[in-house]
Amino acid sequence: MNELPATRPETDSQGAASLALRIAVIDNDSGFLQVLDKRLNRLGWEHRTLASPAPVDEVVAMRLSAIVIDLAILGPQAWEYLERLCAAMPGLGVVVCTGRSSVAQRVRGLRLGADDWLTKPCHPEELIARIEAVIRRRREIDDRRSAGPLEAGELVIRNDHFQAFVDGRSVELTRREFELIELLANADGRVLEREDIYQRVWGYAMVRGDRSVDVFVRKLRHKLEAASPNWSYIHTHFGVGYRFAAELREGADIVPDAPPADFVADKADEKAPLEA
Amino acid sequence: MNELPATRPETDSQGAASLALRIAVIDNDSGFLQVLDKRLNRLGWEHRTLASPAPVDEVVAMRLSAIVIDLAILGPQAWEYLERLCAAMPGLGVVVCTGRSSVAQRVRGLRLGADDWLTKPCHPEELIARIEAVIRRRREIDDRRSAGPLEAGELVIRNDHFQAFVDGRSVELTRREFELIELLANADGRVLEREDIYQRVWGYAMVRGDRSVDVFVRKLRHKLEAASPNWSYIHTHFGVGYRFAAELREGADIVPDAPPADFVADKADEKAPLEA
DNA sequence: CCCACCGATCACAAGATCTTCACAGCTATT
DNA sequence: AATAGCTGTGAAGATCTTGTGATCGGTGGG
Repeated sequence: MNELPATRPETDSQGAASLALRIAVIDNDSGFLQVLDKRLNRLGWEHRTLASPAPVDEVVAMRLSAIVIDLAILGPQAWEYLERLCAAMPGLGVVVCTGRSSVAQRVRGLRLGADDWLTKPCHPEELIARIEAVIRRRREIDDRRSAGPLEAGELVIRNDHFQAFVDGRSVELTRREFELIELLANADGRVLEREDIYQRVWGYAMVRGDRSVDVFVRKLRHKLEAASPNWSYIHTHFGVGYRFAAELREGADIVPDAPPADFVADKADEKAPLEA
Repeated sequence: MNELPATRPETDSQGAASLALRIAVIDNDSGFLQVLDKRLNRLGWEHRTLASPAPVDEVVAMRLSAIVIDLAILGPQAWEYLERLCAAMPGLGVVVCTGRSSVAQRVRGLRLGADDWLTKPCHPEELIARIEAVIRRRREIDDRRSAGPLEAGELVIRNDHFQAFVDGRSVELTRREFELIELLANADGRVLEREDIYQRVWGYAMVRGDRSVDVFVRKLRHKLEAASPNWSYIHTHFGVGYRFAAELREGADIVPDAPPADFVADKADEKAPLEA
C-alpha cells in the first residue's frame, strides 16, 4: 500500500475542531522573539518570524491567520505598509506590538486596519490571548468558507456542502457519515484508531465494545462503492483502525477481461441503495 | 411596506455606507461617560449607557454591535457575567475598559470572549478606534452581501427594497423572511447550519430546540412557491441546515407561460429530502 | 376599540438517521 | 490446525429531525 496521500497539505488539521493556526511575527527583538517562540511552539501554532518586513505579496502567500508586527522596524514606511497589508488581506488578524506610542499613533494604526495594538514591553501570554481574540471572529466566519474541496480518486469532499461527490453527483452521505469520511480523509493517509475516530466524530469517549465506527465505515463503503465502484477508499488495519486512501481496485484499472471478470461484474451490480 | 430602521444596525442600512452603529456602555464613571457620550453623538452612533449591568437577556434584546464594559462595577460576578454575555452573543463586539489590571486578568477576560481590553485612564479616541476595529470584521462580512440586486431563477432579491420580486411583482416577504432569504441567497450555494442562520438573522445564539428557522423556511417556501411555482429555492440538508439554490422543479421544464392544462400539475412537487 | 399582520412556540406526524445486537467471516496466534 | 479476538453484515427498534398547522400575544392602522 502506498503512503502518498492524495490530500491537500495546506488544509491539514488534526480534526474537525482543531486549530492549526498559522501566524507570523515581524520583529527583531531577539529576547522577545525567543520567549514568544517557545510559547508558540508549546501551543502548537505554526509560526514564522521575520526580522524584516516581507513584501505584502509574500505575506499574502503565507496564508496566515494572524500577523504580529513591530512598527518600529518598518521605518518611515510603517504606516503605508500596514495599510497595504490590511487592504490586501481583509481577513488577516493584525496585531501591532511595538514600543512606546502616542494615542494618536495607536488610533491611526487601528484605523488603518490593525485589529489590536499592544505596547512593549508586554507579557507574551497577553499577546497570545490578544492574537486568539483577534482570530476568534475571523475563524467564526471564514472557517467554512475557506476550506476548499478535498479530492481523492474520483471523490470530492466538500465542506461547504457537507457532502461528498463523484463526478458531480452527490454520494448522499448523512451528516455522521460525512463527518467520518472528512475526518479520515483529512488524516493525510494516517491510520486512525477507533477511539480517536469516535472521540472526534461523536464528540465524547467511546465505550468499550461500541461498534458504531465499524457500522458507519460499512455504510460509507457501501455508498462509496455504489458511487465509485473502481476505487476503494477506506482500508482496515486489523487491530488498529481505519485509514483513508484512494486506491484503484485491483483489476479495475483495465477493462474487466482478466480472470476475475465475473467477480467484478457481480460486485458492480451490487449497488442497491438502502433507501427506496 | 414598512421599514423599522430600529433593529439590526449592521444590515438594515438604507445605503451600505453610513451605518448607524449601536453600542452600549456599562460604566459609572460620570466624567468618562460624559466625554464619551459627546464623542459618540458626534459620530452618530446610537448608544446607551448603563450605570449598572443589565441582565444578559436584556442586553441581547438591544441588538448591539458592540458593548463597552467596566468590569469593576460588576463586582464579584464580573467574570461570569462576561462569559455569559459572550456566549449568548458570539457576534457581539466586547471591549473591556477598566482600571488597573494584571496580565492574568486581561488574559482571562480575553479568553472568556472579550475582543479587546483597554486600561483606564484612556483616551476616548482610542476607545472609539478600538471599538471600530472590533466591529470592523463583522461589517466586512455583512457588507459583502449588501451589493446590488441578486438574481436566482425567477427571483430577484433587492436589498434596497428589502423585498424579493418575481417578474417584477413583490413576493410580499416580511422583514424576517427577507433577512432569512437574503442570508441564504448570499451564502453562495453553501449549506448553512441552523445555529449559523439563527445567529446571523436573529442576532443572538439559538437555544436548543428552537424551531424558528424551520418555521420561517416553511413560510418562505410557501410564498416562493406561490410566486414562482416552477422553481425550488431552499433545500434541506438533513441534520445540517439549509442551502439556497434556484433549481427547476422536476417536470416543470422551461415554458414560463401557459402550462398546457391538466397533467402538468400532478406530481411535480415530489420533494427530495436530500440533494446537493 | 377592533382588526389584520407578524413573530414566537407548541404539538403532532412522517421520515430519516442512529444505535444496538446477533451472527458470520476473517486474522493473528498458540 | 484450532482458538480467541476482531471485523463485516443485515436488520429491527429507538431516537432524532423536519414539515406542518394552529395558537397566542404584541403592534400598529383604521
